[in-house]
Amino acid sequence: MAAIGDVARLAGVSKSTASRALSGGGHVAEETRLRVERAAAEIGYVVSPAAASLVTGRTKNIGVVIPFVNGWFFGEVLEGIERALLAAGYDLTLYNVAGGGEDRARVFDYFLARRRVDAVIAVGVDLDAHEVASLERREKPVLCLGGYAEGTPRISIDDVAAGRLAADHLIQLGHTRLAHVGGTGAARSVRSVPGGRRRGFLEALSSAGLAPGGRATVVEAEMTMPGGLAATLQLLGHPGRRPTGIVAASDELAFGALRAAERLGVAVPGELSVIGIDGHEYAEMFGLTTVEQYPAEQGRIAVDTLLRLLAEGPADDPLPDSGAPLPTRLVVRSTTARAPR
Amino acid sequence: MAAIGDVARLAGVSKSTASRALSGGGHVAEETRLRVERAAAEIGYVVSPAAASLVTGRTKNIGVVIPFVNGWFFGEVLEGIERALLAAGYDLTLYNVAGGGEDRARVFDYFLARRRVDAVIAVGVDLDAHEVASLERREKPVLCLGGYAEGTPRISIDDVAAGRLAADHLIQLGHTRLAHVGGTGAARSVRSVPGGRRRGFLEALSSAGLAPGGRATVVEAEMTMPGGLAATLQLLGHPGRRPTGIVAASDELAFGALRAAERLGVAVPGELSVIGIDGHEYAEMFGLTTVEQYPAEQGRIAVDTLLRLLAEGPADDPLPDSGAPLPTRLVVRSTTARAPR
DNA sequence: CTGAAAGCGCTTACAG
DNA sequence: CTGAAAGCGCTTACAG
Repeated sequence: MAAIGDVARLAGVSKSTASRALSGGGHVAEETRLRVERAAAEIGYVVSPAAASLVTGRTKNIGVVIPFVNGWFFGEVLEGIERALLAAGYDLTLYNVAGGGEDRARVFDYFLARRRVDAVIAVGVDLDAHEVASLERREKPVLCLGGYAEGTPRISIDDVAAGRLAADHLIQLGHTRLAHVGGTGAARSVRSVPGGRRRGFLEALSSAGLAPGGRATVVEAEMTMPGGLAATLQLLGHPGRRPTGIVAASDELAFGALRAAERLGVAVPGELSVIGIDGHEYAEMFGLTTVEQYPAEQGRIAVDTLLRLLAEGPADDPLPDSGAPLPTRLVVRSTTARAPR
Repeated sequence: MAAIGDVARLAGVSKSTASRALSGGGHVAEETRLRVERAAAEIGYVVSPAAASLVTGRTKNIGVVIPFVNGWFFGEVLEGIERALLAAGYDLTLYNVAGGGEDRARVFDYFLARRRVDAVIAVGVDLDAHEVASLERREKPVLCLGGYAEGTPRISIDDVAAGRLAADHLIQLGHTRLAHVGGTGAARSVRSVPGGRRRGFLEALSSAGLAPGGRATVVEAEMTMPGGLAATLQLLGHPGRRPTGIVAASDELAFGALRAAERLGVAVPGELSVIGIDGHEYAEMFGLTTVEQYPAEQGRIAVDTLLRLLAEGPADDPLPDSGAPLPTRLVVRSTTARAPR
């Protein structure tokens, strides 16, 4: 396969000049550059990333750690990241850490520990101290998108605010018997996506003087449509103490809740209002009122931030827009209405 | 960062021996190997893939070309591939070619043309002659999963058989007024997933003596739930000529069809039977009868096949199980029943 | 079983 | 603006 020496020979220059013309920043006469470029095109030369990164120390490759790729949010984020990376000439190497146990350890201790990636984006996973330390030792910047890791920059919507916004919407519609269908683990940690949304829900209730005790029910489910279905079936089981409004921690949970209502013959929004969080692509079809977020855009922002960080080195001002949560928007459709009297 | 020279020094051996102990196949005394391994662990040595692949010519990295990662089938396949690759010590570099235009050309002419991947798995994309040629020139094996590319091995279910199986199920239940909700492009090419399934549907009808002309309706839609909803709404629009059975080219289309029936007050399966193809994770929740396939498993098989191919080189018998379509299974649930009289 | 040496394909100071 | 040379971190014949 063609190497840079072949290009140089064909163009009648040295390898140094060929290299500079093709990629290096050094100055090359316009005419020379053209000659080299033509030679490269002629023999179909493409740089060897291995050789280049061996000397530059840069791989132009970003590792993405993600718990699953199935699931609307994760798929969208991944596509957003991929598009942005490709545009910047970077590769994306994917690491699935659904397993947790040994597989996960292997990703951090072996795959990510080598010099194959310049930096890491962790999507929806919480990294423990050991994992962060391992990456830091290798001088690999880490950016969290929707997950937490001590001491690393983080990009995310304000989950507490999103939960509050959803609950407030129902409260303003006059609902007083509210329930929350949250994601698994919501109770365990406020510093998690389901935990934050649940806390927002509870805060809104307190602010409105609706004691969470007797009047609000909080259940947990896997964040999928079947999860929402099962949990809501449970919730609507006792006709006497039925909530009139449900805040679901995700749109998929909300879809499941809608289906549960249908199955039990509970009219939406006549007898029951349902609101989700996400802005899932199917939300419109279901007529679901929801708090939208924009994961593909979030992925793009994560890439921009990380590449800037990589370019500047560990600057004094590592994250210009750090702290500012990502945008979110309440979209009212037909699953929420005034509380029934 | 620790290099192999450091390990060698600490273990009191040469770099050659250290290399052999850590990765090379050469014989190393058991005691020496232990000493080297301990030294490596002590200073946290991890091999530099760039340096290694520069000399071996192998990257231990596989490129996956995929049109989107959102969508149940694609997500499952990707997870299956990733798990299998990780287990084999390989990296997965992801290339999204949803765009088609310039972005797609860039993936094939630049990203995939470099020596960054050893081979390519194309998931659900058809490669044109130029793209295949470009990969071949770089000596990169290509494996197609659910897509087509001239002259490259292909792994897939038999889409025609799947379509036939689905239709036959309804025919055996006595249905004679059948409709097909297919994926976009089904009419254009039989050598495409939607095209194959549609052809299978039509074949089954012919075999049963149900002329596709007057009695069967065939519509196309984007292969999503909203797509299926819209197409089925259309299909059920004329109460007089309503089909009693719908074969959907995918489960998501079928979910949409179910929703359309619900909206129009058409009882399933009393007045209308619906069958899908896929085995989507939500199929059970919807009670959907479907022809299951197993994309995660397909991803694993793709990896196994490709790695074997890579190990053996372009052998005489490149694909032992080539031609044998991947497994499929009819799962009957509650959306199909005897045709109404 | 082990070591010295060459070389994979680049980029980058260093001179000129 | 251009070239000769060193070197990035490994692996692999080749000897011994």
